Amino acid sequence: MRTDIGKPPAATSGSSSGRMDRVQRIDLSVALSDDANEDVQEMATSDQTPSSPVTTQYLQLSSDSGSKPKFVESAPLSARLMEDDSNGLRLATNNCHERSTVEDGSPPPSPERSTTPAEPEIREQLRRAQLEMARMTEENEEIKKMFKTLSMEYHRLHVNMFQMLNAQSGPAVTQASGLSFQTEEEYKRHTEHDSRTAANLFPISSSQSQGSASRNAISAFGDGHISDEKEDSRDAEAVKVLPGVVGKRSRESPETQTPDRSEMTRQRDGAAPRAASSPREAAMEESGGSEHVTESPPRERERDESSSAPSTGWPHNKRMKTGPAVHDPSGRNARVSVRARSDATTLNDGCQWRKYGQKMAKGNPCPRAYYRCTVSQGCPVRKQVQRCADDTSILITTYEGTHNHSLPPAATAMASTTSAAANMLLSGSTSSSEMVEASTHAYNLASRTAPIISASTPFPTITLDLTNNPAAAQQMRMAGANAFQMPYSFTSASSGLQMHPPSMINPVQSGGYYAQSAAEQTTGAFQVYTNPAAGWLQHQMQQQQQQQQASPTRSPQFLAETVSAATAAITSDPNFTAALAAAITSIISSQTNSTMMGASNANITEALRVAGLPISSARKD
DNA sequence: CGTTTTTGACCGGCGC
DNA sequence: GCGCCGGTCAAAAACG
Ligand SMILES: [Zn+2]
Repeated sequence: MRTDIGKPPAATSGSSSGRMDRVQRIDLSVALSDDANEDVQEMATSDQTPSSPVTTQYLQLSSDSGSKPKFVESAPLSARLMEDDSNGLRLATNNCHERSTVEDGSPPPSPERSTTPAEPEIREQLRRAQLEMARMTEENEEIKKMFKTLSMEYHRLHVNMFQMLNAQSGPAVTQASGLSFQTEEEYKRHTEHDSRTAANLFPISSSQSQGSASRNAISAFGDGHISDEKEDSRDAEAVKVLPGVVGKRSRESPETQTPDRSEMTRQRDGAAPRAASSPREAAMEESGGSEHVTESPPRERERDESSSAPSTGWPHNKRMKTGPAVHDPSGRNARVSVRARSDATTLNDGCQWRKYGQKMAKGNPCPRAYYRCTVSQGCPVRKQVQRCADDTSILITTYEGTHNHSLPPAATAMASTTSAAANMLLSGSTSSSEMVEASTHAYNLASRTAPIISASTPFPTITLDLTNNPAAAQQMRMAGANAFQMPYSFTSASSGLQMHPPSMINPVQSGGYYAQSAAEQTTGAFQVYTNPAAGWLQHQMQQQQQQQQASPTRSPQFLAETVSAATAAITSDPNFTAALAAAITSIISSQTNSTMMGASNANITEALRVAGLPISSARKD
């Protein structure tokens, strides 16, 4: 049976066959609407919590400044600068040290009025030029300042982060080293990546497809997605109606069912709390693993021969589990799972996948499908897809590993998102024990209900929840849950959180993360509800949020969360530097070409971007 | 004809 | 050691 899974097996028609995934363009332009902008500001103000050691920074674009700041150092600005855009770049940092130094070296030349009344015209021009120049200079200074501030902040954040981590986990050694290591590698990789992304970004502008606004959002996901849905729709509908049941459609022999059934028959809770698996060590390789990946003989492996050591294709993918305590080079330790609503059999993340297995999961009527990335032959990345038992409309996709190749633009969003999440998790989780405890605690709060996958998760797992969905979310939900319709929240049990000033986070959050982290519990699993990739976000947001139209209040929180999330991500993201640079650059650029997106969007976008959440790259081939 | 999907068989870790 | 289990393989079928 093709997929009794909750979804429409849709038989092979259309969607099932592989390629649907193709690249889709992602559009970020959508991002947030204007209100968002407001929110941001609000948030910024409110957030400023001096008390927290952590500093958060927001990049903000405001229209007040009028001219665009150029990053030019001392270059003489040509007078021609027009104020193309109305966005100014403003940076708010809460609590940094007293100021970032401002040394700019060049004193802002105040606009001096020329005294030569000679030729009025010339004089006028001159005067104007001077004024502009002055202005520019000022701006430049400001920017410089800002930059500096940012840099400092960044530094500080890093430091803080480490401290915290250390404190948390006593022996920070590994971690530190690990991190730095990652940083470098990642840095390199990302640098390219980023630039690439940025490039894609700009061009996007709003144009893109002619689709309606809503469409744009969707595009993020990829048209494919849509199409998929459509295709599946027929089946999907049926399924929806009777999630559990599902007639066996399409081919497939009757017997098949039998075996499966037997397997699944008993779902036992599968709880199997493995108290302490603390595979944390492996942490570092996770991301690093990507590189190692190198790859070897991908395919040919006879299981016979290798028998004992299935090294083969992917470098020992075996699990690390408690046993060997080895970190396996494959980088299979961390997992990132994404929950999203989707009718499609699998969500379209822009990558190409080949299904290599399907199994009935224990506590779930829906089978779990295993996919492997086929973009590159040796790519170690795998993902497993399963529908949530409670709510069949939710698709849980778990990614594992890092791509060893460049990704199509459409896929970058997801990939980087997951990778960022993984990094975060790893870096944070290093201090296993405490984390575990915390999570455990939370667990109670969170309660469960969610059968979700793996009650027994041997690996550290991060869950990004893109559903605003109540049901599942509820379980993990956040205490205060003001019910803001945030489709996602990003909390990380790991490092990030702690850094947030309570005020900023507000009750909701704090409760939130605990709970969440708890949810997956078991070992070191964390749940993060979050928003990942922009494309994604948008897609989801729109899809879901749209209907619920926001309440006025949501914004602040919404943003706060977003930002905090971003912050968290940033903190833990080794590539932050690169990202930061990219972000700044992009901001500036965007201003230069006002073509980009609205300021409001930009903020968030950037924030996310910085955080390592790729916003999306749009583009098409 | 090359890919991808389907699926029962296998494997290795665990708990009992 | 046995059975349960999550994962994987790989032969065969289905697609395009
Ligand atoms: Zn790949």
